[in-house]
Amino acid sequence: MRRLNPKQAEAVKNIGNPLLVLAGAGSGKTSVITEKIAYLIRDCEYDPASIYAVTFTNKAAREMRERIAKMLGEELTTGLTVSTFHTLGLKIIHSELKNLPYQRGFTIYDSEDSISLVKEVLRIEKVSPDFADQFRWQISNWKNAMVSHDQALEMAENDLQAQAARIYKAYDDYLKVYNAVDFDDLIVVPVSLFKQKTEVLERWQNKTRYLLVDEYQDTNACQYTLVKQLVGIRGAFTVVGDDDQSIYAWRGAQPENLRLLVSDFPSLQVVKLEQNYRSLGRILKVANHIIANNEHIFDKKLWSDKGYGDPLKVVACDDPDHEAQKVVTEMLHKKFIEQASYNDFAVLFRGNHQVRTFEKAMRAHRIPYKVSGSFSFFSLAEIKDLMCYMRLVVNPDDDAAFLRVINTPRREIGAKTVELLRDFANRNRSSLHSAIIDHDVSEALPARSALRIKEFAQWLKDISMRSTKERGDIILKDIIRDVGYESYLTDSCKDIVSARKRMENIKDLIEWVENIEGENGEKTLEHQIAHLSLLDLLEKNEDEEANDKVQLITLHSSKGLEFPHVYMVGMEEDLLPHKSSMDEDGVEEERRLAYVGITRAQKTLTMTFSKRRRVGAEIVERTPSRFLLEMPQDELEWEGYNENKDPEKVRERGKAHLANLKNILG
DNA sequence: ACGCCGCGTATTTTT
DNA sequence: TACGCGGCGT
Repeated sequence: MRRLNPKQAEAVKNIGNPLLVLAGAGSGKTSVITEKIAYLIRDCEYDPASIYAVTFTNKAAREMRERIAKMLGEELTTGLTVSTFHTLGLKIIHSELKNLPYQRGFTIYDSEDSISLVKEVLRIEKVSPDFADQFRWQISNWKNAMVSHDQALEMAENDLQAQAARIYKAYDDYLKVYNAVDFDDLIVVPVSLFKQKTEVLERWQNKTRYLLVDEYQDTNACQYTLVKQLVGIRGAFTVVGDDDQSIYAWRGAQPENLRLLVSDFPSLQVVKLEQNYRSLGRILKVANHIIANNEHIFDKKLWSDKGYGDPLKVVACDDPDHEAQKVVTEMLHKKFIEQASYNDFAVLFRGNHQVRTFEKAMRAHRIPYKVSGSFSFFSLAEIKDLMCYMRLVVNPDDDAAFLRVINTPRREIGAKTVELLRDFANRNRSSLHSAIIDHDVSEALPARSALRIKEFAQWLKDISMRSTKERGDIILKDIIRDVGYESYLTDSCKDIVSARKRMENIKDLIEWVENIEGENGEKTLEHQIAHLSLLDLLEKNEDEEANDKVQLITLHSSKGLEFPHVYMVGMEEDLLPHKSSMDEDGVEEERRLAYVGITRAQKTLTMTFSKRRRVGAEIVERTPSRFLLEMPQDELEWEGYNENKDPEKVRERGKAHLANLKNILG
């Protein structure tokens, strides 16, 4: 507690009111949350099991839990909940299963599964699958905004919207048939349960003596409702957030939840954390300056007692290759001068496609680099296959899983057979598996196919039965053996090396399954698979510390990170701010994105842009980002750009180019 | 069942 | 330029 500054200490000790902590970038918000939890348990003698701390990512939850465990020791933290919103939702659903229309072993559909389900609905409704992504997006929006099927239908203003509403309902009906929930449902289902059953809500309210929410500006309407429900009128909670770092409105986050807090809880107190422990003064000055162009609910100004630092560099380049070249040479120079290591550097960009150019340049100079966020363990084909097998064993009605594995490894069940089976199941309004088990499938299929299908269904039924008693990792090993997955790998992989690699991945998966434990130490597959679906097995060998690498990362995923030396690249109009977010609200979010980027830097910040860039097929002249021109020019050092930097002029030039382009294209 | 070709399209990402 | 997807041919 002694390490906290007065504001932080105030935020920790204030437990009598609903509390909003406005935590600027680098102001030590994680310390506040962890110290507060420790304070509640150690000094106020709260039962750890009555404290709930909610984050958005597994990583944040993990780090928080570790820090608290270090502070208090294992005994004092048993029962404490530090989890993501979704894991908390899952926990509620699990323990209230008897009040819900789901069976044990229900499946959690990830975004890919959701898309395929939407496609399936479209197929049945005879709508072109081209719009599956848009329908999926719309459904997700409706769920996050808590719009019911009926409301969606009522609100529809044209045929397309009405159609979307019907697909929304059909989609949810199918989820029920498959005994499955999607990611959004993990929040939606508890919220609607709490709405319907007051006694259940009260039970949870009594359990929840204190609630803490991290990254509050990223909550959507549904998540905020869950928060309100859990804290009830007692309002024993702390939310921590920063409206200036709200960069996820495009996926449903509602930064206005900050404002709503004031009206929903009149006794709300606000503590601002404005002292920044990360960056040198000049960087903060530029950051403050640029974000001041946005509308604000609460004013906030970061300050630091560290030194002032060098002017920020702005480098104009000819094209992206030149840009990458510039960054690389500048970086190597700096590394030498400052005796820095590679992991002191990060390159931040707006869109993933920008990364290629930089990868190329890094490789050419033999600079070790890491592209973060690009690798997902769950996207590996072999992991997906086995995940689907496990899902299917636990929940045979999971058609998405069924379809994935029915012919993997090959069982001579081809597309035609599957097609017939799907139609048959549709006619019976049942899942694929129950169509085979509960109905006479041989009337719809040729004898040979029917036999194959029945064999598979029978195997599935048997192993399903065993899975309720047996440990999950044993079931998984049995699956691998029964279906002959290993020989399938060695047969289907070109070389033995990649087959081995895949087997290694599978071993890792088995290990993960072994290590997941249910509430009472249960290790049934049913519990393990549910948690596994929400886990991020992103960084497989996290503590394998051969990690001196330059980070190449998007602005979005850089949030929460910090680096001594930061390069923000592609600082051009139409890229940052991105051209598809040019309506007024959109530009504000883009500005916050720039703000997030700037505030990642501890010591130096270099910003680059290309004067020319290929967009689609055409090579387009580019102008520097308006954000560069909004910055206090005294703090910047421009290189390679002598044109007029008056914002009006630059914007005009941009428009002229655009008009020119339109002329050329006719 | 599989592979090839041509077409259309092109932010950001977590659970 | 690149990738993903649907259609078509083997």
